[in-house]
Amino acid sequence: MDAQGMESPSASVAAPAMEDMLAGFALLAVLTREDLQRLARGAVHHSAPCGQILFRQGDSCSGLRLILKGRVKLSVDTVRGEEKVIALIGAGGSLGEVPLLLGQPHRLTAEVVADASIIELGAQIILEQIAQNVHFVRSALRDVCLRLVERTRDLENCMVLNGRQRVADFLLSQLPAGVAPAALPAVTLPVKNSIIASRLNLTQEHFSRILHELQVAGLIEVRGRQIRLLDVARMRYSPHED
Amino acid sequence: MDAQGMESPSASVAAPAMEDMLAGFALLAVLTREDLQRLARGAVHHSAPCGQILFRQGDSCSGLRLILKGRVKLSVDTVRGEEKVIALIGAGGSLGEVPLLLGQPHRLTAEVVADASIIELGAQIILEQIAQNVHFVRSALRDVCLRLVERTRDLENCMVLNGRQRVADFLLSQLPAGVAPAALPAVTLPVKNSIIASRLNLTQEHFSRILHELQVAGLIEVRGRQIRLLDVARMRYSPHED
DNA sequence: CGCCCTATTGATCACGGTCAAGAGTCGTGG
DNA sequence: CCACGACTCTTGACCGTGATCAATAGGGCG
Repeated sequence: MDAQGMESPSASVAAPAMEDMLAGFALLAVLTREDLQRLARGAVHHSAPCGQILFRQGDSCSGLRLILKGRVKLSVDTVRGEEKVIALIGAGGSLGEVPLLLGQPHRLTAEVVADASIIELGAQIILEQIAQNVHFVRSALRDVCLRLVERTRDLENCMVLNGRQRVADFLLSQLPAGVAPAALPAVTLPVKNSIIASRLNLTQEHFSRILHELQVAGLIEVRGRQIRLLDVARMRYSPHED
Repeated sequence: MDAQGMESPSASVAAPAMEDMLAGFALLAVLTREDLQRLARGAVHHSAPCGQILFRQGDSCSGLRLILKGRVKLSVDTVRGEEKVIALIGAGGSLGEVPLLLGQPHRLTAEVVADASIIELGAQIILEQIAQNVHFVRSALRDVCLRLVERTRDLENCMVLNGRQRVADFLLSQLPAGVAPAALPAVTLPVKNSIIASRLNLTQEHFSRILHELQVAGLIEVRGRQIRLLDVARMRYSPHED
């Protein structure tokens, strides 16, 4: 679906376009036009096919990555060669802030799981902003706080919800923000089921069974990767009977 | 300020002492003497007995709390009136940064679980520092990043480790940083077992059984709340046989 | 000393993992 | 266009970790 012959891997786009793309990220929205120009000058925009590894845990952090399109999986490798998915980052998300800011190696592995379009900003230029630009530091602080809240929510979910509830929560979280409440909302699973299962701390098999259960219970309707939510209220309140 | 007698809940200490205590926290260590003085002027130092609730989830955030002594439990309330412990904060830790910085209500409930000594800094004064003091913002950024790393580690542990491994990991994490490797290290469980169990996402019963197992396996020796680690290497590598 | 709170121990059960086999699904090439 | 192979997804049978319920044993403290 992508692979439209676009610019070569690291071709720069027109500078103004790059600036606008950068400004679209909340993290950078506070920057002045000049700062954006400076960043744009050092930015590299490239497309990354599904399967590409952006970095592995242990790698040193080369800079900040902004996701324009596609999906990136953040995971840890377990003892037995398996991996657990910690987060899925989509368009609008970014990678590498924390290792960059702490000057530490990456703790997670990032792999593209849906053909992506990514902007890379070198570490140097970001660290300069940190050193010089209060607005940027405040923006980064806010960004990391939001991420911490998110991560804490994941931990809570993992601890207090059972599989069915985690799946229901995930499906609801995939709903676009403000949709018509009347129409039957539908979500599209962003990547293959085994990845979503791991992200929800489930096996592929169990995830499949839960989807089936929800279907039997009349809560969802599955058609391929498309899922229609038939009863959002019931799903939100109590996806299981007891 | 100070010397104003002994007020009950909020006896102030001598101002210089307060400044020094504040400077002891990494978050505030970057502040100038003047800024510290300003903070100290608005700071309230009080002792909180075991059982006291500092705030509940949903409460608006009144400011930053610094823990000098004791232990505070951060938890979420579940549907059935139970609670899950998300973190245990000890001396040197702080509470409330994130809700304060985001201007949101608390998402967690904080309860003192070991008689504590706490400094409270009003929201206003911290937000002023955020607005004015680059060093403070950078320091806060670093602080939140570290917390995010910590939280991510907890999530990983919860996902990839089984109960025995989580207990072993916890015991090892309680070891003081750089101790003599020769001497048999010992840790003291900071609070009652049911709280630690919840923090490790285990039931009290299961936690008790795991402790017993580790004892039988010759890995630890339990005497009341004191636990001696008899074989750190084996515990670190593989607390279970397989 | 007796009471209350905490920690243990036992028995049973369910959620979810593992292993194994079958059913789609899709891309590639003959 | 169909056939093949490689994945991904589903379904089934079984098992283990850890939760639940219940009863007992410690342990501090008024």
